[in-house]
Amino acid sequence: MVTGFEGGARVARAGLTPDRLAQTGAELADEIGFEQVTASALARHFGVQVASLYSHVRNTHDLKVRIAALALAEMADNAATALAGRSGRDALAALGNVYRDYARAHPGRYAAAQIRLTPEEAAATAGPRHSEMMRAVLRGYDLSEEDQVHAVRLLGSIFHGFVSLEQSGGFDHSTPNSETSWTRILDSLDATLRTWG
Amino acid sequence: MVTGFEGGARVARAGLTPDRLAQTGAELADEIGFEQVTASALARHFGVQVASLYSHVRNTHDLKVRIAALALAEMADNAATALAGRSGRDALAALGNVYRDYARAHPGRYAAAQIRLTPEEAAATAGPRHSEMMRAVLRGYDLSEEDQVHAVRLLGSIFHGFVSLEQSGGFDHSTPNSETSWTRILDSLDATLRTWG
DNA sequence: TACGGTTGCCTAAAGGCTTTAGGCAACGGA
DNA sequence: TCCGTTGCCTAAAGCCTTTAGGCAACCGTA
Repeated sequence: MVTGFEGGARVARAGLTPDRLAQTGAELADEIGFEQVTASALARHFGVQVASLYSHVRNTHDLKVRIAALALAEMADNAATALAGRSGRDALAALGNVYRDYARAHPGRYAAAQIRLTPEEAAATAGPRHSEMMRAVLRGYDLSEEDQVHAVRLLGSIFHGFVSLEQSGGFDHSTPNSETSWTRILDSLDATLRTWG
Repeated sequence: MVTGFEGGARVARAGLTPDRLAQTGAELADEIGFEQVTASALARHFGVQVASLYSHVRNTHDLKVRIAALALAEMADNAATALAGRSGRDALAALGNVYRDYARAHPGRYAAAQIRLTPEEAAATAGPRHSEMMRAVLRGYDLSEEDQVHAVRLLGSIFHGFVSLEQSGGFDHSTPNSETSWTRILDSLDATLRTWG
């Protein structure tokens, strides 16, 4: 829950910083949807004038990029924790579940993580850590250097594709439930990677 | 290319209809990006006042849904053509290529097709045709009724996931190129489906 | 403790987008 | 030719973004 006037009396300084804007923006995104996170909405929640935000972020795109970076970093942290001590199918499922669980717990942040970043912006985020994590999972399978690239792309496609289709309600009105499909898909992905050569 | 003043002299009626708005909106989306397709931009291209559009669409969301429906219908038509006379891996690749090619030729329309629709909106579009097409592809493989559901979800996830990651530039700065991965992924998907049981 | 520079949030203002209400004129059928 | 309908218009209100400039709170220093 995002509470307004976090700093106390409204005459005192609100204590805005780029990071606090991103953090509160992320919470707001989960509550009202990433699209609805505007400078106006954010200022309202801090109890400050809209123009004040522009001392801390360049513009609304800058704000959105910061929220995306925050989400990517959180997911990477979760992934690092989840992968510790796991390998093979176990690691595969753990990594996939990180994205899937994060999207369900933080739909607004997950949506933020999908915005298109420039190569420079992307390099400054946790994006590279995600690639490393996928490669770490693939170490449990016997793949050539080139096959690892293809496999990283396959993993990325399936994880991102499944989560975003599930998120958009595409799997809702049919049986069996998406949980079953998810397990089934992880199984077949594991089998594919074991016999990739 | 979207040309303004399509109806001739500006005093004459522009001949707006919901369909023409969606069509021109789709072209505009490919040129300037789906996010930038606003009632204002559209009115500018028709050489009419913004308020005039509201006689034909309820609001901007309605406009966007119509553009999405147009894109989904075009993709479904392309898929129907591409699948004619094909089966097995051939049909699988043909269907995947429909989405991939469409996203490259019409990035704005493809983005439009990703917006979240309510179940009623979705049912009124070509969405169901896409499911049918995937099931048609799967007829070339020996799957139980339930496995077909999982397989449709796997296909959807991979196609949508790969295309949208490729679209967002995620595969750019690494070798080998994404084309190679695409072929490789279609191969492994084909193998997975053949031995699904 | 008093001072002065820096920083943070303010007011003001311009410009763009969305949506509603009401009006006039062009169009098409009788 | 006339008249009802339809289509695009003007007007207006409300919200959002962004820039410019100002005052006061804050912090380090003397």
